[in-house]
Amino acid sequence: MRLTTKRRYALNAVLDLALQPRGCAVSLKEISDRQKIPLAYLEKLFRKLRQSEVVKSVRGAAGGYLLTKNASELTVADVVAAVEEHELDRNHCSGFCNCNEHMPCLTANLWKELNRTVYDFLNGITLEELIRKIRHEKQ
Amino acid sequence: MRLTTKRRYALNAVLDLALQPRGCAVSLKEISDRQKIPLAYLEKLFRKLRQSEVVKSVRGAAGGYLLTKNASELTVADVVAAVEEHELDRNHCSGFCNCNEHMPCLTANLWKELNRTVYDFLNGITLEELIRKIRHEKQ
DNA sequence: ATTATACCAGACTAAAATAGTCCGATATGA
DNA sequence: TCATATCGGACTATTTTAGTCTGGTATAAT
Ligand code: SF4
Ligand code: SF4
Repeated sequence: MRLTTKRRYALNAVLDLALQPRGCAVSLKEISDRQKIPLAYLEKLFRKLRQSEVVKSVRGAAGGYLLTKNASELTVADVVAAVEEHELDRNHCSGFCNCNEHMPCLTANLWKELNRTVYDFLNGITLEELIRKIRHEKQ
Repeated sequence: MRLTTKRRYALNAVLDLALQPRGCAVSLKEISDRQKIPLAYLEKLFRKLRQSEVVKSVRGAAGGYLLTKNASELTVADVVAAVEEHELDRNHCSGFCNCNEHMPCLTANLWKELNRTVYDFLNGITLEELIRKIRHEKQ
C-alpha cells in the first residue's frame, strides 16, 4: 500500500468534504479549488466513492456531494479501498502469484502479516479522529 | 510499500541464501532454480544487495554470494531497502509533493504515521526470525 | 423555456514505475 | 584454456498510475 496521489487526493477530498458544515452538498469545484486537485480527475474518483457508498450525490445546479454516514463511522480504509481499481490486498499472498507447484513461497506469511498491519492501521482511524487532529493542529 | 515481485524476489532469494549452510558461497544459478527467479534479473538484484552490503560476492568458478552479517543482524527492511531504486519512503510526506503555498496537505501526518508503521514492521523482523518460522512451519 | 451549474459515464492518452532482457566484460577454479 | 560465475549498464516490454476529452443528464435559478 504505497501512497499514490490517487489515494492522497481521495482522502484529502473526502476530508475536505467532511470539514464543511453538514446538510448542504459540497461541489467538486470547491474541493478542486481548495485542495488543488484536477476537477475531471476528482469526478472520476467521486464516481467510485459514490459506488462504494462513502458519499452520495445531489445532481443539478447547487448540487454536490454529502457523506453517506457520520464521520465517526467512516475509516481511512473505506476511502482508500473505494478508489482502488482492484482489491486493496491483491498484491498480497492469496495462494497464487509465482507459486510453483501450488506451494507458497518462503515469505508468504510475512506479506500476509504486513498486509494485515497496514489494513489495521488504515481501518483503525476514522474520519472524525482525523478531523479532530487537524483542528487541533491549527491552533 | 506495496508488495512488488522485485521485493518478494529479493527477500526470497536472500532467505534462500541464508538457509544454505554457512561458509560456502551460493551461486545465483542455484537460487534461480530453487526460487524460480529469472537469473539475469537476480543478478541485477544482487548487484544492489552487494552495494548495500547485505551480501558479499566470490567471483569466478565455484563463486557465489554470502551474507555479510549474521542472519540475526539483518532485517527485512535491510533487504527491501537495498533493491529500492529510490529511497523507501520517497512517496511519503517530506514537505513537497503537491503542497500548495508551502503548506502540508490535510493528511500529511497520517501518511507519515503509516510510513513509520510499515518501516517498524519490516525493521522489526530479522532474517533469523524468518528462518526460525519457516523451519517451524515445515514440521 | 432557457440557461448555467453540476453530476455522470466511459473511452482515450501520457507518463511513470516495474519487470525484465541482452551484451559484453572480468575473475578464477578445474 | 575452458567452464562457471560475478559484474556493469544499456536496452525493451509491460503494467500501473494519472490524468484528459467528449458528450450526456438532472435541476435550480432566471
Ligand atoms: S506464496 Fe509468495 S508468491 Fe505466492 S502469492 Fe503468496 S507471496 Fe506471492
Ligand atoms: S504534505 Fe501531503 S502532498 Fe505534501 S508531501 Fe506530504 S503527503 Fe504529499
